[in-house]
Amino acid sequence: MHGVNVSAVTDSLDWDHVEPPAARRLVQGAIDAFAERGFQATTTRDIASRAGMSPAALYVHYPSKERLLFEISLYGHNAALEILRSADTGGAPADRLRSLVAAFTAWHARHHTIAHVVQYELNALSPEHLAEVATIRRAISAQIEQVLTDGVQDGSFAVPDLPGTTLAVLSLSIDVARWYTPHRGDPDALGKLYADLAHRMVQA
Amino acid sequence: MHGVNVSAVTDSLDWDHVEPPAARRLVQGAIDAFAERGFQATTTRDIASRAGMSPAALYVHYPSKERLLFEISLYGHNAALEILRSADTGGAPADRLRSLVAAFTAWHARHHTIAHVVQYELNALSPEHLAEVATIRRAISAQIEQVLTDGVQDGSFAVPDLPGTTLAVLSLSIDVARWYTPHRGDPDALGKLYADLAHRMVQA
DNA sequence: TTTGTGGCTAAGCGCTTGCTTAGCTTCCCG
DNA sequence: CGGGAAGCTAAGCAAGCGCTTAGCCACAAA
Repeated sequence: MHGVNVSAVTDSLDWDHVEPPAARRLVQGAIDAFAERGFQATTTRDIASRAGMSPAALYVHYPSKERLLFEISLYGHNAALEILRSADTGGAPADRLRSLVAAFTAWHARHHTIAHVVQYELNALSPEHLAEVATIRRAISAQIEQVLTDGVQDGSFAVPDLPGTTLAVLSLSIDVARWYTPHRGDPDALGKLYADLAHRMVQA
Repeated sequence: MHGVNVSAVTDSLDWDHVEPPAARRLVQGAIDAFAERGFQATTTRDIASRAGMSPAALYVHYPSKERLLFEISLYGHNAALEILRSADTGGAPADRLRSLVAAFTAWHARHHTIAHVVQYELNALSPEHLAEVATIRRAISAQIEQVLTDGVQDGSFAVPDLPGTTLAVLSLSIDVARWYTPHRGDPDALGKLYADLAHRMVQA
């Protein structure tokens, strides 16, 4: 709060690719507002005032409120997928699963404002935008499922219901975005706990 | 669908205590609408038309749209707590945990429309109504925590982080309300799977 | 028959919504 | 110095919002 260009709520996910700076301020204001009140309850006047400008200025940078949400949702989904992919460093399935779950969970805690928008504002997207985001979601799910499959194949995991268990593991991490607040503790510690729980769910 | 008084979406949770029938139709219409679009995106005209009446008629039975949500949320929370309590039949902690998780999970699947409203429309409640509902939520959480505590005490469970694990177990079931649709399979089968996963998360 | 009450509708009020228009300023490039 | 683009604001428009008002009708009690 010392004049640094960081909003009160938005976390440190970098939006450097958003230009010009005024557009970036809009994105950050929108994330805070969407996470706080939900898309439908957020007004364009609210977003604009968080970015320090008049309501009309929003439309210089984005053609609609929905488009602003889409931009946020798309980038957020890509960031989440990227986190998962870079956490999959190879090795034994057990180690890979722990690494994936730890990273995915910690991401949802650390970036819980964006994660909240990503996970809970899907049905405010237009059908076309939802479809685009859904392909990323399938890739996220596939990343987890692959590790479980590998673990079953080499005998280190026992998973009677593969799709159901995949969904459960994802579910555990995703739900963090619903309840997490900073006073709930360190994101990395939570990641380790959840990695442990997920591993125990599947180990042979 | 043979003229029986059941809406297209609302599940079989009985709202017999809501009188007169017109008020019950409003509640069922509101549940469907809130679950489908969210509280903020739902109009009183939409709710009223689902109940087959004019917008003004809603205010004969409820003083505001928020009050309608509160009535639904309160009853839904109580129903969820009741499910948990009646599933806690005693015996070994492992059996109790499995029974609780199976029942709680199956409830969220079977009644996923109401569950969605219960779990994801909390911040549309007034502060006073939210506080009232929060006490029920604490009771739900305490019910799970007690079983875990008992299991740790008799040595059948190994739980390094009790509050974190309690939250995780609850989280798993609650998140079902986010993604479940009837084509995802039988609620009871899902309950069994989740009981299994939860048990493996904590067993010594 | 009168009176009152519960349940409803047509109409509409005051306000807010997402978004548009018209026009202003600033700055870059020739 | 001239001109156009980029970025912004004040004002406002049409539509839709939650909710209210006034009054109608069916029916039960007196």
